[in-house]
Amino acid sequence: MLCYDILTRNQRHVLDLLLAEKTALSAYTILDRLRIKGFRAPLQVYRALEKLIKLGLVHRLESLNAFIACSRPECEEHSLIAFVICRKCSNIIEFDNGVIDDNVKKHMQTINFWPQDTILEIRGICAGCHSFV
Amino acid sequence: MLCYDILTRNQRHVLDLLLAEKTALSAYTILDRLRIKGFRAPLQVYRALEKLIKLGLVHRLESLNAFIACSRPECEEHSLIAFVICRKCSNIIEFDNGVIDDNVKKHMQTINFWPQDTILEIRGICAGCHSFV
DNA sequence: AGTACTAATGTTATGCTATGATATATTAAC
DNA sequence: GTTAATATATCATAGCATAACATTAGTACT
Repeated sequence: MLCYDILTRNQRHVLDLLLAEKTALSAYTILDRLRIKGFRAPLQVYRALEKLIKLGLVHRLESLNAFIACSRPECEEHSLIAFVICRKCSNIIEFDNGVIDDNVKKHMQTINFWPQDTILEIRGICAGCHSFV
Repeated sequence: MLCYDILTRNQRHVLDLLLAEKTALSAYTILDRLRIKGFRAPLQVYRALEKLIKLGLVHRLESLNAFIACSRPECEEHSLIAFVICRKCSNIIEFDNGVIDDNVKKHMQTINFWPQDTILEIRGICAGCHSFV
């Protein structure tokens, strides 16, 4: 990981937890899990998350109010950060698709909009869960 | 509007308000504006919103925790419901893009995922605000 | 009309999510 | 070592959302 050694104690605790879990956690769940490390208030979590998100090591899932470690922290830049979220098993998969990204960028040009952040979250049923129907 | 006459009193109050405002409102803002109509509790708003969203007359903006009237309620089905949100003027524009939708669907097929809801919200600076820089 | 069913409403209470404000401590730069 | 910037700790508060339960209103059928 590129900037792991730059992280502070709290930031590293939060990132380590999110890397250990494979799924997304809410800020308050993170708080509870890190009480053993001395965390006592939501702000400790939110401030660490803020930095980790800025570094691209963690993403926020807007539709879940939850946070997940980036699955490709080695990448300097994603073309587009996007997620599929299974409603049954709650599994979350991050994906990166240059074609979709190009489509979006092109559309933004046609409507004359300067995009800064793009949120793409797709909720549905994953392959594993679908085969159980 | 297709199903306007089916709506109940509370649902109609909420929809009318959202149609009058051009922007997105939080549930609690809606509650405050509708106190004059007799609204007293958040649940009255949330329940009306739930129905309106199910009917496709209102959309939820996940990145804002806010709600906005659909700008194309006459459409039975959108190919993809997507928004651009200006960080400066807070203006919100709904858009519909078949190419993006097709490529998302295509990607979902390749990863074997059954999509139900797709959230696409793009935050940045709109043309009007950008020209002031 | 009366019964049964379904959907919507009203209300209280509660829980989850997020940030403001202030003071202290730590780190980096000069 | 002083300064400046960043991170931390803590308390308080604001904002968002739903559980649970009681009541009312509308619909369908006999």
